[in-house]
Amino acid sequence: MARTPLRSDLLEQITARVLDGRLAAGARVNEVHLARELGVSRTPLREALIGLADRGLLVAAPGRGFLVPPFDPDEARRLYPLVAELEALALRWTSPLELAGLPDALDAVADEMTAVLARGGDLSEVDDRWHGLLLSRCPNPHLLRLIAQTKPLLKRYESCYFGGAGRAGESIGEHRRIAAALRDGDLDTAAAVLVRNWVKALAYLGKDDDDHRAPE
Amino acid sequence: MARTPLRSDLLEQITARVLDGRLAAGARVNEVHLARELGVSRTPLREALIGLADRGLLVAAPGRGFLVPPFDPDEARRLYPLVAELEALALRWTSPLELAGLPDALDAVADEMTAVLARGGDLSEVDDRWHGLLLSRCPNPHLLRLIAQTKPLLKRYESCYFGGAGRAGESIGEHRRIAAALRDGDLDTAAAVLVRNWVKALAYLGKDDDDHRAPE
DNA sequence: TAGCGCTCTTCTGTATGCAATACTGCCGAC
DNA sequence: GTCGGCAGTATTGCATACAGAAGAGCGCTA
Repeated sequence: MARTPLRSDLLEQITARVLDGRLAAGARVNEVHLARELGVSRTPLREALIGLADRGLLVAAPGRGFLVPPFDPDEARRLYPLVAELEALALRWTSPLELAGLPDALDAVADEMTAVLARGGDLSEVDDRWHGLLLSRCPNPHLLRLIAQTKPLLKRYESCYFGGAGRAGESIGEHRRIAAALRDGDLDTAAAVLVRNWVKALAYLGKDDDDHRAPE
Repeated sequence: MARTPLRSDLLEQITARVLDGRLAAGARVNEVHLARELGVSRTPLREALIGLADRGLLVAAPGRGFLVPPFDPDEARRLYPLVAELEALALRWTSPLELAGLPDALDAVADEMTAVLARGGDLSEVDDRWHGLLLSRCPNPHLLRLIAQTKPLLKRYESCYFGGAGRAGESIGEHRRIAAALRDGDLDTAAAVLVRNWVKALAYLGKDDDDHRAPE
């Protein structure tokens, strides 16, 4: 037996397919085809699909299986503030002592972001690492779980955000300001900038609203 | 085919068993026995178990199946503020106009609570209805989903809370104050009392900490 | 020609089967 | 007496099989 259940791998793989559009928004998921394509049986595949439906990345339609929810600007408008508040909460619940040890590492990741941006790479992964590091000392595992489960939903809408290089540079600056605030022990400012970072990201989203409808 | 999948029913039934202790804290879940007991096959049962593991009400131990997480005072201390903040957030995101229509209905449910308390019944269900009603106008379905998924975790610790009749009466009073604040359009007070309501509930939890270790 | 119903196919939801791992109890060695 | 190894059982994780519902295509009727 594998020590990592198949359903976990599948969950990641299917998440990736939803995010990059290989599973198109609004489309139904064909379990037999997908299972064959992934080289597994329907059982662990369905287990993964159910997990994704619990997180909201898929919708379960009784008798009709699972389908990828269509893009909905309203949903994005609600997800960004939600993640913003959740992360701010996690930040406020982290001990200042723990936070004091983070800024250097955070800035190191921010340097990476600058480098990646310069060579036109994909910022998403580095950005994730930065936020993951920021919240890594939060003592509330349930809150972290909620954040981890919600972020993929947001990622569906994120692609076009990181497309705008101007906003990306601005965002990196905000990241550095958060680290600076933590250095000063100014948790309120850090949390405020964090929330603003997410909300601004949302503001940049509306412009090219149709880009992510045909990502492939 | 049933239009309501078996896994949904099973999820509720198993949740009930975890909450009332028929599935004891710390114990492993035997899929064959449980499936036989519930009169279903292992497939939909496992689907339900996976859903519960996603919500944190069970833990998946690779190769060893699922087990009911042991009670942990720290977990309770973190769950109550979490639900408090989530509900407060949902309240703040509900339009004041919508909220203005709620107080009468809320007080009606509070009356029920008083009645149930008087005859020594179970307040938990009525309390759920009250909170459900309070958040029913929140336009953020994802936030509501997170709340719905988190509350059962808290319910495991809640049994002894509602045991204290004194605190129960106090709690009902707080519920009425929230409704009153909504009537005045004072959202901040409503949210603040709501948070305090949850936090106080937690404070009353520590006393008889071992009651729920042997609920049967 | 448009709408309705029927049939056939496709697919989901559930049940069962199988292989490999994890646990239990016992025996032997130190 | 206790610890380590071993055999047998129990149990999980995955694969396959089956029944019934949803959907597609066609012909029939008006």
